Amino acid sequence: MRLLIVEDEVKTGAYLQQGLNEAGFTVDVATTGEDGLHHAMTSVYDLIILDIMLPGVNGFEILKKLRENGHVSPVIFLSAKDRVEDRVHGFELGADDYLVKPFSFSELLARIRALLRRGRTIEAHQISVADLSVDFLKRRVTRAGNRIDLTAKEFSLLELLIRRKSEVLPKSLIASQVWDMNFDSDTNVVEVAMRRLRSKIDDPFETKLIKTIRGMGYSLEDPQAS
Amino acid sequence: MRLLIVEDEVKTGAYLQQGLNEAGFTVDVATTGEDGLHHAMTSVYDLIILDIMLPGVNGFEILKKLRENGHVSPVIFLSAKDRVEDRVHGFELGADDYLVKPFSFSELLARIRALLRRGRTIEAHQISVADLSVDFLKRRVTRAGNRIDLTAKEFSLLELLIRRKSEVLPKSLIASQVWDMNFDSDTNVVEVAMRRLRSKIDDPFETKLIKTIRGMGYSLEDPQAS
DNA sequence: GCACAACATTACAAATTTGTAATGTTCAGA
DNA sequence: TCTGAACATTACAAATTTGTAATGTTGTGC
Repeated sequence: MRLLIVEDEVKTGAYLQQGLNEAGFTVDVATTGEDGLHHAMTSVYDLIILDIMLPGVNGFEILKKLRENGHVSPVIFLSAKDRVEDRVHGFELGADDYLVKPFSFSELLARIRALLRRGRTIEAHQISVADLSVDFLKRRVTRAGNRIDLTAKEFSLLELLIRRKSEVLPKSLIASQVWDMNFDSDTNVVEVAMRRLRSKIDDPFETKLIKTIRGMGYSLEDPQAS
Repeated sequence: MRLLIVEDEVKTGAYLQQGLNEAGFTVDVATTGEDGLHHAMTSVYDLIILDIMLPGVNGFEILKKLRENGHVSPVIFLSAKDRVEDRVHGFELGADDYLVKPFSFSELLARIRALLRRGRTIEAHQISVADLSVDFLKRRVTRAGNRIDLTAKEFSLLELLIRRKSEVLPKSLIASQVWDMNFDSDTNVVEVAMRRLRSKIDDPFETKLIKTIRGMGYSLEDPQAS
């Protein structure tokens, strides 16, 4: 689970990051509104924690921009502002929770878990690996924010890879799943299809997500992952 | 939207019921744990508000029983207990929010809306009309149990028709949605595409689902519908 | 460092999808 | 019932997708 924290007080940010890391989350921290917005727009997070008062773009504005651009990740506001109107305003913009500082870490954690738990019951029609994201409902693929058009075969190949991410998938399995044919080793459809997929989702980018495991198969994985 | 409130203080319950009614919700109120549990188990609510301290079965126990029986409606706890441990306990049982009394009605309303909003983003990934069924996740179409293969354009045309079933869609709208082009009346792509779609989903069957409304557009509808 | 297998890459051709255009049919109003 | 506009249908060709095959590259065991 990947979280983004946007918090200008470096100490608080580091404290939250450490605690959430220990709880098993992967956490990015941004210290300015601009930076936070940029992270949130270009990567995919399972949940975003926003301080409201920030230098530059404030938390409310970040959330507004995100929702306008179709980002649906749950958002928790953190704020010293404890007036009811502020909270209501936050919810109206599309927040999922609002915690008033000072708060207890265990309550934040409990609220994060509650939101992620509910998120998971929403059938996973969207799966992400690093900055690559596949939406099966819209049948849309993006990487680092860029929309990518895939053909039918390319899409089903990517679907197989991402639904079983970080597993090594033998070519015979890929052939049977994507082409439903009994793997007949004197064809190289799988290699060719892989090439075409790579040319779209990996070649134009710095980090490559599709790995070849010689003699074993292929695997889609986040090179960052622990 | 149907809500259930379980609250033993009659005054508080009535006050909440009235406010939520005015906000457009249908609200049932139960004043004991047993009664609340019974309601929650036998009816379907979009959201449940539980007081924790109740005569008989308390709020924690109600939630526990509900989740054990597979009920997934969002739950908000209301409580005078403001210790962090109580809140964390509530979330651990599967609550979605926890408000400490006294709270402001507008905040409760904002939190209710936040939870319901998220629930609604569970987009329907399967839509049916008569014996035709479209699964957007699997991208699979069946009619009368028979699987039907559609091309990309055919699928997006059908998607538009079925998502707006029983509406009459002008050709100009179809052109702009499926081809995103400004409708240029000296093309007949829409007619041709409609033909191709009909040849697959209507021609082989007795009842036709795609209607032509001369001069107006096309519409997908259940001929049985009231 | 050589040889061979495993994989990558490219080029090409078959198959499919998609749009255009020509022709046929139907329906509503004169 | 005649006529023209709206729609249906068919045929064709351009564009795209997909698989095959040939050639190039890389990595591992000897």
